[in-house]
Amino acid sequence: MRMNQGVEWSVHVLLSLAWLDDDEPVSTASLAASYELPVAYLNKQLQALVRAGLLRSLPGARGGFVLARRPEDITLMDVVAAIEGREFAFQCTEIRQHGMGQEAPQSAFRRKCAVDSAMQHAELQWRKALAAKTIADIRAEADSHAPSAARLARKAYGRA
Amino acid sequence: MRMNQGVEWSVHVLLSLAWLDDDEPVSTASLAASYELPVAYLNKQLQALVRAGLLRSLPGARGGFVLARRPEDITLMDVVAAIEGREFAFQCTEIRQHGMGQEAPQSAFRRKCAVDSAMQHAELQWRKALAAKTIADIRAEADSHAPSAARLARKAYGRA
DNA sequence: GAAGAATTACTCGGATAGCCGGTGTCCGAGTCACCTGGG
DNA sequence: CCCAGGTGACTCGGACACCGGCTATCCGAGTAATTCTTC
Repeated sequence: MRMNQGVEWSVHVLLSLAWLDDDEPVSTASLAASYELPVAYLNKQLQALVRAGLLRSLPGARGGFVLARRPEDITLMDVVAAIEGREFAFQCTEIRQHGMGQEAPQSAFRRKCAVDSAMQHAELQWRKALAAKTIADIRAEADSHAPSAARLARKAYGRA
Repeated sequence: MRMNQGVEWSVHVLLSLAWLDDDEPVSTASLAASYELPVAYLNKQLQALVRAGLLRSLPGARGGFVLARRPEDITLMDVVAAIEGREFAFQCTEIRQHGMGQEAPQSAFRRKCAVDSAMQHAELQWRKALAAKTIADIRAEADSHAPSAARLARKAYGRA
C-alpha cells in the first residue's frame, strides 16, 4: 500500500507556487527542472490538481500553472484526494454475508460491519490530520528552518 | 492507494477463530468455504499471518491454523502490518534537495522535510487508531449486534 | 508611427506503451491419522 | 484384546502465471506573443 509519487511532487509544487507571491504562471518545464522530475509525467499530475480545483492552468505562450486558492485554503487532504481519489483505502466487500453468513437472519446485517467501522474510523483519524495541515502551515515551518527556500524558488522561476 | 484484500480476509478469519473457544486447528479449506474465498490465495495470506506471529500452523492430516495469541492481544495494526508491511505509505524521496535545492546551504536540510513530517504525523494517527482496536473488541461489538455469529462459526467448523 | 492580420513558438491536454506489485493458481514436501496384521 | 508397522490421505509451504494500476512518454489542439505589412 504505497502512496503515489505524485502526492509528494504535488505538495512540493504547491509549496513552490506559494513562495512566489505573484500571480504569474509557471510552466511544467520550469517546475520539473526545479526538482529534476520527468516533465510529461509531472504535467499529468498537475492536470489532476487542476481538475480538483487546486491549480488554474493558463494556455498559450508564457502560460503555465497558478494557485487557484490561497495556500491557507489548500490542505494536504485536498492534495491526496486530488491524486489518489476520495475513496477509502479499505474497501469492505461484505464477505460476512457470504458462505456461512447466508444462514444468518437478515437482521444480523442491519448494523454496519464492525470490521469496516473500525477500519473507517482509523482512516478518518488519518484524514482528519491531513485536513488540519495546509500548504501555508508547511511553508511557515520550512521558512523558519530554511529561510533561503523562498528566495531560491523565486530565482528558479525567473523572478527578479 | 487501495489496501490489499487480504487485510479484510485476515481480520474476518481471526475473528472466526476467536469465536471458537478451543485450540483445535481449522484448515484453509474450511475457512475459505465459510467466506467463499479462493482457497489457495487465502492460504497465502494466512502464511503471512504465521510469519507475523498472529497464527500458528499445524501440518498433517486434521491440521490447520490456530490463533497464536489471545484475541485481546491482536490489534488491527498487527494485521495490517502482517499483510501490508511495516513501511509508511508516504515515502519521502527528498526531492527538495534536487534541482534548485542543490544551491541551498547544507544547513537547510538538517531538519527533516516538513512535508514528510506532516504526512508521517497523519499516518501515525491512523496507526494509533488501528493499534487501539483488538480482535476481541470487534468480536464484542459483533456479538452485541448479531449474537448468532459465534454459533454459526462453530457450526461451520464442525464444532458440536 | 500605428493598427491589424498572419505567423510563429510555446503551452496544456489527452491518448498511447511499459513495468511492477497484487491477484490467483498449482504442485510438492511433510506430517498425522488410520488400517492391518501379529502377538 | 493390545500394540507396532506400514499405508494413505490430508495439510501447509513455496514456486509459477495473470492482470490492473501506477509510471512514463509522445504528439496534437489551442492560445498568446511576435512579426510583418499596410495605411
